[in-house]
Amino acid sequence: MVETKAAWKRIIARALEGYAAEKGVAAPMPAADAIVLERPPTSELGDFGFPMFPYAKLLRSAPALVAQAVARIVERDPAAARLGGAAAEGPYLNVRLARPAVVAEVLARAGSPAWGRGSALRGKKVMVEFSSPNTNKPLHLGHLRNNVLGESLSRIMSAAGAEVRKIDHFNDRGVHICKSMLAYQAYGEGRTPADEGLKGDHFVGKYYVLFNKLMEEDPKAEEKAQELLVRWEAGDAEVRALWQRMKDWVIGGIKETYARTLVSFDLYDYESDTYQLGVDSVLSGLEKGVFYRNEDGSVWADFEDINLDKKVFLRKDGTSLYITQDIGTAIARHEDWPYDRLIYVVANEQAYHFKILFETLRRLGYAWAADLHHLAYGMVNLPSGRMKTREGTVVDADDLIDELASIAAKEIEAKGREDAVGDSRAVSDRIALGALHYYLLQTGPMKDMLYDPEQSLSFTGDTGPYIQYMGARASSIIRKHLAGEGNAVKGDPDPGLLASDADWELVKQIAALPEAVDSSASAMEPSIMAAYLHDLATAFSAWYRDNPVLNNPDADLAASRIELVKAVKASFEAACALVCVPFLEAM
RNA sequence: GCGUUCGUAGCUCAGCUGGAUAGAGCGACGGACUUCGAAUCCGUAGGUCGCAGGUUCGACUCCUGUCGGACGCACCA
Repeated sequence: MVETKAAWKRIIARALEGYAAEKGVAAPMPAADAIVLERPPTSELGDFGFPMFPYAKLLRSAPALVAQAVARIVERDPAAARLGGAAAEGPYLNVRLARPAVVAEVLARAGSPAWGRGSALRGKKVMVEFSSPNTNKPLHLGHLRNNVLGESLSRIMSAAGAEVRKIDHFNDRGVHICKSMLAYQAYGEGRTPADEGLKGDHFVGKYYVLFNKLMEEDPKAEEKAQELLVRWEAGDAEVRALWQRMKDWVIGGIKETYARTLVSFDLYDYESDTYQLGVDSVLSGLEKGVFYRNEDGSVWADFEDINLDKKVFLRKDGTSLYITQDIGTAIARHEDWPYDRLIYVVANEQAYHFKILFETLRRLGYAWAADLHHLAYGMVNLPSGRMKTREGTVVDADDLIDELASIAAKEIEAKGREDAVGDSRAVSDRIALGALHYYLLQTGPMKDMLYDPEQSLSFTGDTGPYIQYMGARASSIIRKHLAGEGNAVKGDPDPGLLASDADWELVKQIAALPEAVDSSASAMEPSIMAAYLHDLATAFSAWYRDNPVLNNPDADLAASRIELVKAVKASFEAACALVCVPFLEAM
């Protein structure tokens, strides 16, 4: 379809030049790739159209007249005749494609294993950092948005041809980590997650919350946490051992959640290993005049020229800060694996931090600073207000998925689908993930979003389960056909038979997949894939309502439609994978 | 004060590089299961796209201003 569109642009460009020659207009006509192509409001008008407004002035002629002239010239173009036909419609030139050829091509492509791949990022190396949790508590709803954005974006970019490396950066040091350690020392009595029957991350998270109790009982608790941090930094063996043990518990638990939610990484790194990186870069930047030293010894940079404030890069005692570490890791990562782009999936409240970070790297002379990108995403709000750990309104990731899965299980039971579904528990889990991920990716990342538990638990409407249901219906038809049911087994498929408007609409929707992948990857917007899936699902549901497949009296037509359903299924599978919505054969 | 960002139907959100009547879902109302699975489908009602200017043949889309909301501007991460 991409090639077809490009071919039509060339045809239109040629026709415009032809018309210019006829009229004796000397002004240069636009090049083929500058021709604007758009989709008509209704498909009756054509498969795509070209507005003639931009060329009217150049040609000193009314848009409608240009359209008529171009239509006349295109009619004599043999390349155009092969691809379909064009007609003037007011100021627009609308194209109708030659259907049989396109149908045959789309069905063939959708049948190949490479279906669903784009080309926008071919040859690019993209690094994506996401999730990056603290190692003192389990993941919450906000992480789920982060994770699905990062994972989905990685998959989409990979599908668009990029080589993608996914990185998780554990924030495993700092005073907040020491707080959970201190509370564990006070109340833990040496127990392990297994003793309490808890996942490791929930276990440690419990003690992090208990630190509040400790503060009430011990007014020096905050101070003690600081002292613990000092001992940690000094490498105190006892402190390090406890730290390592609790950290392993948390990371073990978090990795379970990753596995359950289809998230994976190519590389894990740890703040405890990297937090001193960047000090040397700052010191050498100091010599180059990128930074300056204050009287007290601290190192600063001034960003007033870009309307930002001054910023500290090294404390007066020479130790590093968050920003210092990020400078170091960005440089180290680029040395290790020279990327064309590094995307940080981090909440939008960090936007200021990343502006400073990128600007600093630019000033340090790294040309690749221009390839760094902060994919900011908004807050997940609850109807009752912003979620905060301290207020206890936080939605735990594991609990949420459990709850969704149990609703799905009840739904399966209520519909009497246990036998048809097979492993009811596994399917419930996959429906839960479909519901959650689709919900989170539907909205563009920048917006704060409202998470309405009731709505996300409802499986009707424009939801993940709706997408999964349509995929399951397509699967069901194919399954029955393979089992020997219906008229199609006796017929021979012929793409030429798929000539109705309904068939055509569905074929076009299938064909749009690679373009959706490319634009989703280029815009770094997984929501484009979610929208594609919704369009595919509604197109398919409208189609199969009116077009019997298995019990079609015409055997050849039935066989041809089976091919179309296969292409639909392949498109669902490919697109669902990109938005982390599990594809289901039955539900 | 400065910076980022959002403001589209009662609610939650789409709207691709500006282009032909602004779209979904939920909710409301009315229909469709002896028909390949009704977690579905069809129809009706509902919007001066926050407001005011500007650019353009054409603006929900770009620019300026303004109002309203969110977030940020630590020797915390």
